[in-house]
Amino acid sequence: MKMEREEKIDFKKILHNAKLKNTTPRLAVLEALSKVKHPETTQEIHQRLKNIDLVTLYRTLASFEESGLLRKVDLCKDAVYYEINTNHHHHIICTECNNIEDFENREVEKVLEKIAKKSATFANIKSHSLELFGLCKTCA
Amino acid sequence: MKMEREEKIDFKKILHNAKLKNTTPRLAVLEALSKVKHPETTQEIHQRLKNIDLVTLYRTLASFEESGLLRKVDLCKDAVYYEINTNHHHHIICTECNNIEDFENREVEKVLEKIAKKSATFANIKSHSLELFGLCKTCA
DNA sequence: TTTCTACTTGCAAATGATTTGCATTTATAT
DNA sequence: ATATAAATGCAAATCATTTGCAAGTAGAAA
Repeated sequence: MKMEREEKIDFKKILHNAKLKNTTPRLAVLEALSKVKHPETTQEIHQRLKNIDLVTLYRTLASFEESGLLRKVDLCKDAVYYEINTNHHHHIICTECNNIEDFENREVEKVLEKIAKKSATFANIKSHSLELFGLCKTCA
Repeated sequence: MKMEREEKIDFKKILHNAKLKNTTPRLAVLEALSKVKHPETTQEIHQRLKNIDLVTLYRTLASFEESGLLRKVDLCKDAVYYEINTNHHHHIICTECNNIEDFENREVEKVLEKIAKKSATFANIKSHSLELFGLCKTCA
């Protein structure tokens, strides 16, 4: 039996810790993205939170990214995706329906570290992006 | 002693094989991107090939991508990068100076294949994007 | 609790990249 | 040589994102 404890997240404290003022739009965005977990575009978020001014949303997402609450995800879609910046993971994306599956894999990370060390021209590798593309079982 | 045979590439034939008409702008773009090898943005290419109308360049790059001559590269830069679509490889990008190093790695590819097989919701994985970000030795 | 200040919001307008429409030109198959 | 479908190049439209600024608000300090 899995414990459901979603409602316990103290979003106000999260904002406070990030040194961000606790405002209505910020709370709404943070809460919304905490629920969906999957990466979403600015436009998608705006659809769901229509009462937030689009300009404010852009600024909110930018400040959230800067303070590490969100991370940008690059899904080769000519659109910027954001997702809650929790545990490090990657995605498999259906190119037909945009269905997204997350994955974590210790082995990949190890190999990437090795590659980083081998590089002739790079001193330190700080991050990486890794996304797989294909057709989900429904679309295939 | 390494054989230099760059000038032997028959760009006209490449265009012909791709069922694309052999025009001045197309030849120029194909030749330019074959020389640089590194991913470049539309704007960068336009800088170097100023006589080509920007609209034509957009259309050229789009048709080249569609026919597989170029591939899009996602470098988390709010700009679309294109590179010649030859051997499969990935990049290490300096977040300071945009210096780019290519790498190929059999081991990563194997691990990614394994991950693809394990997926519960995906039937076939067709491609992936993998880019490393860090500081090159000059910038570090 | 009130006040002060810096930060945030929301609108209008600017910007910048990319796309579309269309008349003209051009490559290639016949 | 010619016909035709495709490509070009300009102007203008579109779309996402950013900027400027006046008004509102959160949170710290009094």
